[in-house]
Amino acid sequence: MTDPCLPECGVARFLTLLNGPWATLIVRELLRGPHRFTELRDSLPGISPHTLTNRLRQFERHGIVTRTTYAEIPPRVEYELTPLGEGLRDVLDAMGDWALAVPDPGAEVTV
Amino acid sequence: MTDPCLPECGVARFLTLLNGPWATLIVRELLRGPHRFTELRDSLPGISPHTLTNRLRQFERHGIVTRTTYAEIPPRVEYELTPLGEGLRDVLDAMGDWALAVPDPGAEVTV
DNA sequence: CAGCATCCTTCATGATACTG
DNA sequence: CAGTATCATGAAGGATGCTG
Repeated sequence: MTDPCLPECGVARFLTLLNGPWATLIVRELLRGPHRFTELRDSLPGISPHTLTNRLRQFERHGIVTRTTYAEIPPRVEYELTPLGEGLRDVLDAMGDWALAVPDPGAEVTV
Repeated sequence: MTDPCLPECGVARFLTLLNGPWATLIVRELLRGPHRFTELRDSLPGISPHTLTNRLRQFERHGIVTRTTYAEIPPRVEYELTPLGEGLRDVLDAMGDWALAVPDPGAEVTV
């Protein structure tokens, strides 16, 4: 894709920052509060540390998430949404509301 | 990704149905009204007919879009959102609202 | 605990050419 | 006009193993 971002299209910007299947799910988990790396990994069944790291780094770069390191033994790192990241709650809520109207994938209508 | 869909997670369902960079942008265009194939292609700079076809077919299968063929010469086909697809307007609006708060990617804060 | 390094797979997409 | 067919690419993701 060369440049799908039509000038006045905020949707495209959202898609650029929350790309990939996991991005939005990570944000969803962080909306419940700050998480340590392992907590996030355990809350997202199937995600690999590789992917989790990549997504979190991208979120940091985009100012959606803050990363706080505590110099302890064992080391502790906490990820937390910035105010900007918190603003995603409305979007995620809208997704959830919409999904309620979606018929179950396997459900067939009895004609 | 094996199964990112946590049981009560409508967000995951949304992501499954609107996957890929183009999906949401196509819906965004259809929210403006019914479109012919060529109209959609021209409204989405950079999209290939291959991709456009694939996305539209998937939307059809998921009940988000209807495809209507008119037996004319030259042939005419119109794509239109179903009520379910129309329901995505709220989600897209939320994305757009959020994006307004995102600092411009290249913009540096003058300290 | 919180990652990083490396290699490999999958999938949406792109490019190009062709048809009813 | 509205696609389909074929081949190729690139980025997200997965698997495994290792480190400060």
